[in-house]
Amino acid sequence: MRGKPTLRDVAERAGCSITTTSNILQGRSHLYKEDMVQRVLSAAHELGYRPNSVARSLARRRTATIGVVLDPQHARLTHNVYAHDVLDGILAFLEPRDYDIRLITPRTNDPAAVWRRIDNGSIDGAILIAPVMGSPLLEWQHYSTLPVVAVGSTLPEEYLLSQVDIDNDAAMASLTEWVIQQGHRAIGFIKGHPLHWSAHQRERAFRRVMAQHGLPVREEWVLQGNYGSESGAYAAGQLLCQKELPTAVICANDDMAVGFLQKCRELEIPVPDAISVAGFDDIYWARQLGLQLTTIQHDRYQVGYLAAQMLLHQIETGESRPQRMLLPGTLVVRRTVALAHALASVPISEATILTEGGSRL
Amino acid sequence: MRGKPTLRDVAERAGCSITTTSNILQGRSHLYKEDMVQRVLSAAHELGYRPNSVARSLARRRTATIGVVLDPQHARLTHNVYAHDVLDGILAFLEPRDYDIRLITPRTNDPAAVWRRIDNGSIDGAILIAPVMGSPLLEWQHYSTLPVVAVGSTLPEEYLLSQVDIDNDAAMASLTEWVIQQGHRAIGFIKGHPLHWSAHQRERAFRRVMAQHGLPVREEWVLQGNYGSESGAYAAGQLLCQKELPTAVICANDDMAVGFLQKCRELEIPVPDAISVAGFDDIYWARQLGLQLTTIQHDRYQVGYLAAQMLLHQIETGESRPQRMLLPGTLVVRRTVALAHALASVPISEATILTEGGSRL
DNA sequence: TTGAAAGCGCTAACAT
DNA sequence: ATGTTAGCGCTTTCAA
Repeated sequence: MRGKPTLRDVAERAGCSITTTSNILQGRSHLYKEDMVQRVLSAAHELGYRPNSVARSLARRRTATIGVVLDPQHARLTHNVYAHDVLDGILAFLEPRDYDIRLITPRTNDPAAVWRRIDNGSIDGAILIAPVMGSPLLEWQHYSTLPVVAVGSTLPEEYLLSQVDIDNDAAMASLTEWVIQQGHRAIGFIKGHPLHWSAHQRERAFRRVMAQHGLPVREEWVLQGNYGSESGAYAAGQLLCQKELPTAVICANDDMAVGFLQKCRELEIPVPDAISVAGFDDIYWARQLGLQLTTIQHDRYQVGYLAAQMLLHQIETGESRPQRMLLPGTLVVRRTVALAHALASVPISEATILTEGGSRL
Repeated sequence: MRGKPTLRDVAERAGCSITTTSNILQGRSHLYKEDMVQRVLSAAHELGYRPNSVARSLARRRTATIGVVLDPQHARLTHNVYAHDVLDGILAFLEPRDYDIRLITPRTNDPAAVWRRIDNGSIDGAILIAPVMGSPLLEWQHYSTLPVVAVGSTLPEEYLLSQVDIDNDAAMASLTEWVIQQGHRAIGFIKGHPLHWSAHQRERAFRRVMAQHGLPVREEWVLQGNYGSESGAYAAGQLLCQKELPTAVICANDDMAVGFLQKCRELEIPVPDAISVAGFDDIYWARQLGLQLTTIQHDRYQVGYLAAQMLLHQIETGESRPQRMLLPGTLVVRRTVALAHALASVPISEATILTEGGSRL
């Protein structure tokens, strides 16, 4: 016996067949006499035997591995705060169930190449992290029969993909409601990355609520961002030099809100005294830096956790109808949104509101 | 043929042997007649054949997968900024070489369980992300013969592990030199997490340079932190209520420096006018928030990239002597460290210094 | 209570 | 230029 010990080595040492060894090592020891069980167990222990998972996967036709696929668009994890939290949730669910994770980051748009990396027998299912519009990953059903769950992108039904995401629409609606309720009538908006579904959903909710309140959306106050904080700063630059200014600005995410605030500070425009600013996501660093940003908090960890759970359910039951699960966001009122002159008498929507400190409104 | 097409299905359709099919599909088509090659290629294409990587791994005895192992201590990726950058570098190197990544997060300290997850034939080698003191991973050589590279922890030689890390000692030394050169004599220090090697190395360098300049280190100004920003804020609270204060404080990382600055703002202690603060790491969010933190910048992406390269080299050549690679850090002078009363005439060390904007001093 | 045998899908000597 | 054959290490009927 050279190299790593195999099942056969253990069997030889225990003086029994490979089948017996395999069965006992898999926990089916009730089939065997105590003596046999002991011999096998100690032989395995003495040799330091560890089952080869590749061989096992081949024989069992399942790998106990799930793929986490990052869209080529944001394959760089670094600035993708979203992915970290989700990944943590996924890991938390999978680890105790003895599933492993394979990180897959296709850097090409060639479907053949993409799918030979993904659906090649090495995973039992996949979680797609925030696939963007036009992503080859959205054609999943066309190329693969593997179970799959998309997170971070609420996709149109026709993609037939299972999804877990936060309810961007409801959350942005409640944020907008709140801002309006603070008396703001002139409200600007910084849009997210145009290839992200969430960017459109958040913008749409903003516009809808504005319309519901009979408030006009002035297009010169709606600026394009890309979810990066630099783009928030840039948009602030564009906005704040206009002759007429809104009294409040909603940014489609916190990153951009941070950039916006930063620019305000540079320009010495006090927030919220001169202008109110709201974000969306409640990112760690904005909290950490004491920005006191009014925003929407949502549980990305939970998104990952539930996605993993949904995926494993599909894998284990063979259930394949696409499901969609939307988690609610929570408005967190801090200090970057102030009352405007007159308080409007708009009823607040049904969303939960949290003031910093935990008390419920 | 039911299920996914296999090599055998392709062979049948092309009317040739499995070997021929395998060879051609692996690119050894020069061995065959053009006609044969075409038949195989089109058969494969028509069937939508994709090689099963599990079977391939078993036969080849290599998996083209490397494990990225997160120490149980910081298995939560979320707040581990370090891991993201490194992971990006690893991905960048591996992806074009057709290696995949398996994320492994052992949540137990039981060696048997840990190693049956890691060294079970599913990876060709591993990268350990910042293993902490006492981590079971450090016993690597004792349990596994797989090639391995540790990053983010400069370990004592006796662990016999290949390593890529930044040169904590030199970088902290140059930062300390700089602070002293600004005229500071009374300097405090916020220590990093006691289980991290880097925390000790950074502290040691600080103390050494202080000693070299004949400056006393006052222990009531040396506070324990844990690399988290909250711990920086806490330490600031402890420090700033003392009767005598240092004129400058060096934090063992930026996260803590951010917390420290935050606390200073709360207490309305102006930085750097009342006290100077320096960090270490040059994290994205500190930059993004316009904190103007004087710090050490270093290239974590590059650490990951080089670690992957080193690992692949070991895998491919069988070279197994442990190597250590230390990357230099760069002092970035921003605005949180001001001149103290009298300028000392201390010569600056050989480290590179960068003033914001890119000009070299 | 135990074992023989037939794969899982692919690779790689070694023929021919 | 192409095919035969013997695995890789394990699981799993099925038989004894």
